[in-house]
Amino acid sequence: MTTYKSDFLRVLHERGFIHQISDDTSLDALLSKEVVTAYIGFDATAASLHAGSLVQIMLLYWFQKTGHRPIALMGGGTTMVGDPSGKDESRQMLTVDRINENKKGIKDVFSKFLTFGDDTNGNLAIMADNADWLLKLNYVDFLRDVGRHLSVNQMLARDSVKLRLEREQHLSFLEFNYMCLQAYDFTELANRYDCRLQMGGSDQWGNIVSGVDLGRRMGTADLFALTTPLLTTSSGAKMGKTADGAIWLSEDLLPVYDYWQYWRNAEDADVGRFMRLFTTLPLEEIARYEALEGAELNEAKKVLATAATAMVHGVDAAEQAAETARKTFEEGQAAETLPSVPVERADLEEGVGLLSLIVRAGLANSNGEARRHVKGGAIKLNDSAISDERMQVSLDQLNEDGVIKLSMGKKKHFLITVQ
RNA sequence: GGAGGAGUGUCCGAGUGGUUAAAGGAGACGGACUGUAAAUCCGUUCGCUAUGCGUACGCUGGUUCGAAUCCAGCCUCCUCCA
Repeated sequence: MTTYKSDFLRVLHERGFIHQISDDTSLDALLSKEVVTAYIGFDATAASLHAGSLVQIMLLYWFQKTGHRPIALMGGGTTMVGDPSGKDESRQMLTVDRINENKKGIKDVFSKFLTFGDDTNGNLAIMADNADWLLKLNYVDFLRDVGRHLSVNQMLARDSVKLRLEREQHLSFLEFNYMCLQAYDFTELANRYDCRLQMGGSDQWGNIVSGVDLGRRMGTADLFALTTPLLTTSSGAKMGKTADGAIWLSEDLLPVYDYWQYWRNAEDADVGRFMRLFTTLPLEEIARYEALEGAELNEAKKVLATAATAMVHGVDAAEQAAETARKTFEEGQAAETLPSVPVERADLEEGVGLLSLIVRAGLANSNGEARRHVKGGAIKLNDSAISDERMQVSLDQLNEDGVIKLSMGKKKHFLITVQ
């Protein structure tokens, strides 16, 4: 089915959000008939969300934008258990305080994209937390009320389980139950908020469909599942992660300038796709940018970066980041809005070791690493390359603006400022 | 409870007594080329007050001139059987 009647599915389809839908004809009919409630679950394992969750956030954004009511579900309960599917060494248990703090940070991110409110009749977004019902579950009651509706036969057939069994890999009871809890979440939200649709990444399909099944057996209204394609960059890297860490959506964890740079450095082949997914630019405009070739695509990348940044940090901050980049890269200036590294005046009078300065700016984790960067010719002070690793940086290096521009490679620039 | 297997640097993975700070690969970072892209090529990839020193191959102890490599005990993980 490629022509949808509902605004929501049409937008999703046009912009490339859809991977699978459980029953798209009925869902489309429902969405064009009434205000629908849908949810997506997010774990509270970190103090913010990162770009890897952005597709899901945009899904909720469009859902509300097209007149429906989104629920952002915090995994307060499931986080207490710890999602084993990553299956590194068992994750350390997060404290309750920590989880609550994380939830606050995550809610801040959502407030940039969604309009929340207590009016349960309109389409104001709702923040829910599965800790509210999961933590007080009684095991035996749960088995009697919910467990009898869960079909092990069906769950064994889910890809996530089936693949493990076929390869004769270990699958713990805990992991198996994760699916059950998520299925239960869906029915709980259906009962509490008349939530009809659960969305998520394609890896969530099995879990979501389990919820749909459970709902049918427990007598809720028909439930629906919708998943997005698994997103990678054209060269196969996961979205939202770099060596320096995740691309956080919170300014406290990642400066706006760096966020802008992440999108500016997108690969050519990703520009159009990212514009459709991560900005709200009109499709015709995107098509025009996408048609650009060669170096001209850089213009499109700037548009992408500014538009995507504006979604999270606001238009003003995004344009400032764009301006900082323009000055730095196109004019070679030391824009005063670059990230700065404050140094005590007294220290500079004595002279500060170049290596320790590099470490202080966060460009290296140790003096040895900083030394290697200098040896490799990566470090510049006020745009002139430095080869002496024992160099002392002092007040003499201040430029006419009273700062020292410290650069590593072509892209990383800092201002050393005097305090 | 029984049998078998495994634990190595950011990750994967080789190494089964001595130039081993540990092959190879991936990733990452830097350089060249470009367009702040991709691809390609080159370099780097434990720490330090550095021709040296300190740490490091699950943990603890032992054998040895010398151990990631041998021995003992322990811990953790996995597979199969009961």
